[in-house]
Amino acid sequence: MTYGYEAAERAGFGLGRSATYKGFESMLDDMDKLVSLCKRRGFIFPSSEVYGGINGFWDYGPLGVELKRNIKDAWWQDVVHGREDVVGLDCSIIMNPRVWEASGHVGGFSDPLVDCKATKERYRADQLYVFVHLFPTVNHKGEPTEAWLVGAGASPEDAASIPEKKAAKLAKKFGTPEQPPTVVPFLEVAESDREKLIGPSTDERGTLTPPRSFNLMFKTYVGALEDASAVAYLRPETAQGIFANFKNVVDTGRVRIPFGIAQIGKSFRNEINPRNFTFRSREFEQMELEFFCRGEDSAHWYQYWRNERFGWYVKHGLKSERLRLRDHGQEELAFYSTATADIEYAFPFGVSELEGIAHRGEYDLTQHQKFSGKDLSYFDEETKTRFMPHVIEPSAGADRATLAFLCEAYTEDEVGGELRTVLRFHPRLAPIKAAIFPLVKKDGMPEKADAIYRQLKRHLAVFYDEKGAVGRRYRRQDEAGTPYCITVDGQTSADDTVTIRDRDTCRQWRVPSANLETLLRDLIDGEAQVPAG
RNA sequence: GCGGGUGUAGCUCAAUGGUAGAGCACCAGCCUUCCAAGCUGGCUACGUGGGUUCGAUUCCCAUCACCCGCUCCA
Repeated sequence: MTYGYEAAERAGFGLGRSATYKGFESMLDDMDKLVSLCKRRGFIFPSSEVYGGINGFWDYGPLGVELKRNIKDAWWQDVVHGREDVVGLDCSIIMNPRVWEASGHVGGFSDPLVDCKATKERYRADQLYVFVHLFPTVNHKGEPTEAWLVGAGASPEDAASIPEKKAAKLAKKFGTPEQPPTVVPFLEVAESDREKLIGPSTDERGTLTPPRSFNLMFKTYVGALEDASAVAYLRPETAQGIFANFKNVVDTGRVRIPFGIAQIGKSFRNEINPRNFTFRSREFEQMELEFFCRGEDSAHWYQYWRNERFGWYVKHGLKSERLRLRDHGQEELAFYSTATADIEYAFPFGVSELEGIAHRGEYDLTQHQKFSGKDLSYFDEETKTRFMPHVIEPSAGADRATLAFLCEAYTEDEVGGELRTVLRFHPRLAPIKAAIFPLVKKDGMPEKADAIYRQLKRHLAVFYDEKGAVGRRYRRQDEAGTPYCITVDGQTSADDTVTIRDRDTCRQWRVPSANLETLLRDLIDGEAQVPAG
């Protein structure tokens, strides 16, 4: 099932009215303009660009770092500080390698793996054998009918039983082969013949993937000796650090189920194929929540977080039809999950995932209990019962969210016959909240503007500019996404009022300079509105 | 990973086998009383490494990076 914004609003996804940003339809149809703007204005640069860059890594410039930080802060405020049932955590990036054995991330690390697309079964490629049967019945080319049946096992003998059963069935239709089947190790099958293969768990052809090494973790060595015992990994997700600390957090006694543990931090995946600007990077930042609850309540909490998280993006400006909430089909689910929903955004390069909300059941804690030998079950003091909590995991990408908010904000319009590029960020996310200008560089205006700037700077991200014509300064702030511009003019010396200009409408009105901080806060929080007319 | 394309100033582009030019942007100054005005001056580039050549930004090879399509995303 897929929801757009209108449907979400009808369903009443708890979208706070005053805080909801009335956004605009993005005008971005390809990424080039955005990449160019990001470079020009200092949002995002290629990493180590002076050396030619490095594939899959990006740097955030002065404006970009503010934008991304605001997004992370908004997430932390709404998921941790603003709630009574979630606590934060900050784990190390490198952990005991056993963590990744328990989580399944190092399973088959050194062996290529083969997946069955139809049944989601996974095999070690070196333990698959192909039994090629030639039946007497000929096809239209006069060739014998073939069946390339795959069995799994440590040796051809171990692997034979399933293919034998299938071959016996086929023999009823096509006749009994005169020759015994030819047996070929899977890894020796030519690529062009793979389409013929019938996997051990299916009767369809071509469902087996090529052998793949899932070596997506960055490997390193702890200590000076680079031997096998010193191998460690950069975490490929922040989630496992939360599970590994579950007992610690519970034992501090400050939490009671249902509760969540949240973490924001860098993760690393050695992606085969980084693509689409910052969307798929090898180093990225995650905003993850693991929410622990009783199994019988887990369906409720899954629905709750699924809706809550969708509403979060809407609240911060992704209100267009480009935002989607999509439930995974049964065949699409990861092996550990009983339900998953993706929050997706229609980027210019395609509809892609911003966040996944997964019902992980008791898989993770059970795994870590098994591998660590420590009891990770939860004892409920009220009911005097002990049980393994179930986990709902909303897992968001900070860089992906940043990119989506950038895409959504990008707008071109016409002001006074001139083309204008403007980033219409939600004021809460805008890197700079307000810019302060003297109308002209004389008559004491710079001094007054500078005094206002210094006052506001103590609590808000503000910017001072006195260069060139004021119109140019407005446009420059439009491109940076600054929602408000404050201008000291000739009237200021008479009555101590200044003008404040709204980015989206270019509308201006006069306000007393003494109230600016309160006014800006109210405007950002949606407590005050830009006057009509 | 496969196929195709691109790589010249901060950005968008141009020209050229004899070391490059524009517009915008940026910086300084003058001017300027509300939406990229004007004047003067200034800074800044041939992705990297080889090869061919008297000489390469230009031709060839490799490499790196980015874009598009497929693939992949445990």
